[in-house]
Amino acid sequence: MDYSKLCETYLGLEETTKRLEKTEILSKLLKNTSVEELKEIIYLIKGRVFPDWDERKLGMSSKLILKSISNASGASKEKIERLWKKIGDLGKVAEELMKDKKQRTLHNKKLTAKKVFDNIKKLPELTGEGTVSRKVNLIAELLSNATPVEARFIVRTVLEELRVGVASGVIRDSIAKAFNIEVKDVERAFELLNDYGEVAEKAKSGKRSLRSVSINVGKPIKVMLPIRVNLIEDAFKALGKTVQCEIKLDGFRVQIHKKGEDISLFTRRLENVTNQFKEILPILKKNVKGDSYILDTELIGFNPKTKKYLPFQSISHRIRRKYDIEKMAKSLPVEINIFDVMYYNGKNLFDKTLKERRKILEKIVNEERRKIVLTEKLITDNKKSIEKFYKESLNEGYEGVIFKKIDSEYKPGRYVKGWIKLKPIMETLDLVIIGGVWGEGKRATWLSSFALGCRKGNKFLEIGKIGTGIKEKSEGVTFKQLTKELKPYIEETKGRTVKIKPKLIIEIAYEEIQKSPTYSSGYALRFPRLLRLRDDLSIKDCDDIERVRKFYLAQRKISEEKK
DNA sequence: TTTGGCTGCCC
DNA sequence: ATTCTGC
DNA sequence: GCAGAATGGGCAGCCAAA
Repeated sequence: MDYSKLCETYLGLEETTKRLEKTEILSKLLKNTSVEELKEIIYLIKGRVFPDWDERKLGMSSKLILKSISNASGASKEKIERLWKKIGDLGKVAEELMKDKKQRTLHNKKLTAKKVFDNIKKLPELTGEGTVSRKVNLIAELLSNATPVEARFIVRTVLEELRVGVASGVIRDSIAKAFNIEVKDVERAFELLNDYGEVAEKAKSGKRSLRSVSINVGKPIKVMLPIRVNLIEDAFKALGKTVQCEIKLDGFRVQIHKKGEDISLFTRRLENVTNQFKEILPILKKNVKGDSYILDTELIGFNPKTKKYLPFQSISHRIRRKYDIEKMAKSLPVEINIFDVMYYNGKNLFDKTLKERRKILEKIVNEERRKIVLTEKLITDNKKSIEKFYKESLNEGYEGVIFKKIDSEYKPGRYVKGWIKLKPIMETLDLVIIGGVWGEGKRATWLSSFALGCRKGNKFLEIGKIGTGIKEKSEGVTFKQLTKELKPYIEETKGRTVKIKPKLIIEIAYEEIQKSPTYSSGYALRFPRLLRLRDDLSIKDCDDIERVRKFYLAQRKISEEKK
C-alpha cells in the first residue's frame, strides 16, 4: 500500500470528531487491505509499529525528531523550536518545513507503508556509540522522501502520537464493521490476544476463527481498573448491596503468569519485569497451587528490619533496574498482595464473579506474612461497616480502598463501575504561577502547563508544575483565560518554556507532598491539579514553604523512612 | 571519567 | 496518575 | 459512561557532551 493512501485515511479521520464516521472511514480501509498487510496497517493506524504487548522501544522522541526534521529540511534547531511553540505539533512543523523544501526538489521515490513501517521498526535495534545520529538519519531519510503530509504522519508515528482520534475503541468497531462481525466478539478476542493486528487477521478469516481464540499464558493481558470517586456516598450509589472492600496499597500492579515451571511477571503497561523481581518466583512455586494461572497482584515494598510497608517512592527504585537487582531485592524486599485470579488450570475466569474468583484464590494460596498474602478485605452489606473499613484503612496509613461489586466479572483493560477507588482528599495549597509551557495538539495556542511557586520571605521557590483541572471550553478556569492574563507578565522565553512574573494565585489539589530532587523548594506535589483561581488573594497570601513542610510532616506515612 | 540530556514507564 | 470533552 | 487526548513527579538506563 502506498503510504499516501494511508495518509489520506489519517486526514479523513482527523477531520471528524464523530466516532461513527471514523469507524466508517477505517472499516473501508481495512476492507481494502490485503491479508499480508493487515497487521502492519492496524499498528500504523494506532500510531505504532508494534502491538501493545511488544517490548521494543523506539528510543526516539521529540528532541531527536527535532534533529531529523532539521537534517531533512535544512531548517535550524531554533527555527524548528519557534515553529513548534507556535503550531504545537512537531508533525505539522515537519509538514510546513518540507513544503518549503519540496518547492526546490521535486523528484523523490513514492513511499510505501511498508517502507515507513520497516524504517521505524529498525530504531529499537540500534545500540551503542553513534546510535543517536543513526536513528536521526533513519527518520530524516524517510522525511526526505516524503510529501509534506506524509512527513506530518511519519513524525507523529515515531512520536506514537497520531492524534487522529483513533485508539482501541474505534479500531475494535472498525474491525467489526469491516468483516461483518459483532463488536462483542472482536472485543473478547482482543481481551485474550491483546493485539488488534492478530484480531483483524482472525476476523478477516471469519467469525469461527475469531471465536476459537484462547488466552495465551505467558503473554500479558490488560488488567481491570477502578473508577475513582471522591465521596463515600458516590461509592454507595454505584455499588450493589453486597460489597467487597479491599485496602489499596501503594506499590506496583503486577500480573503473574504461570505455565508449567515457567513464571512471568508483567506490569500494568505489559512490560516484562520477571528479572526485576526474580526473588519472588520460588515463593510463588511453593505457596500457590496449580499448573497454570494468571494472578492480579500489587507488589508492595517493606523495610526488611521493621517489616513495615514503604511508600511508593522506595520501591520505584526496583521496577526498571537492570543492575544490582539481587542487592536491591535484599534491601528493598516486596510482599505479593494477591487480589484476583483471571485464569486457572486451563480455564479462563473472566466470566466468573468476584466471589467465585476470590474463593479459588483462597483455595490455592498459602499465605505467609511479608511474602505472599491475599489482599485484606471485608465483605459486607452494611454501610456503617464499609465506612468503618475506609476509616481504619486510612488510619493504618494505606493509600485508600477499592470497593468491588461482589458479583462483578473481570473486564480486562477497562475502567468499570464494578470497581471503585476511594482515596482521601488532602488540604489544598494556594500557589503562585511563576512559569509556563506552550501546549501541544488541541492546546497548541495556549499556555497549557504552569510552573508553581511557594513563598519564602519575599521570594518564590519552585514546587512543581500543573497542567490538569483547567478547562478547554465551557465555564470555569480556561487555558484561554490563563494565557491571556499571564501573557503580559512573561519575562523570558526559552523554546516552549516561559518565565512569568509572580502575580496569579491558584488553588491546587494533590495526593501527596514528596521530597523533590528537582525543584528548588525541595518539595513537589504528587498528581497536582487546579481547583480554582484565587484572584481574591495577592502574592503575599501565597502559601509558604513552612506550610508545605508542615503538611509534608503531617501526611499519611506508612513507614518512617530512614534516608 | 563525570555530568547531564533524553526517553520510557511506574504511579 | 487526574481531568476535560465529544459522542 | 466510554473513549480519546491533554497534562503531573520521579526513577533507571543509555548515550553524548563536558
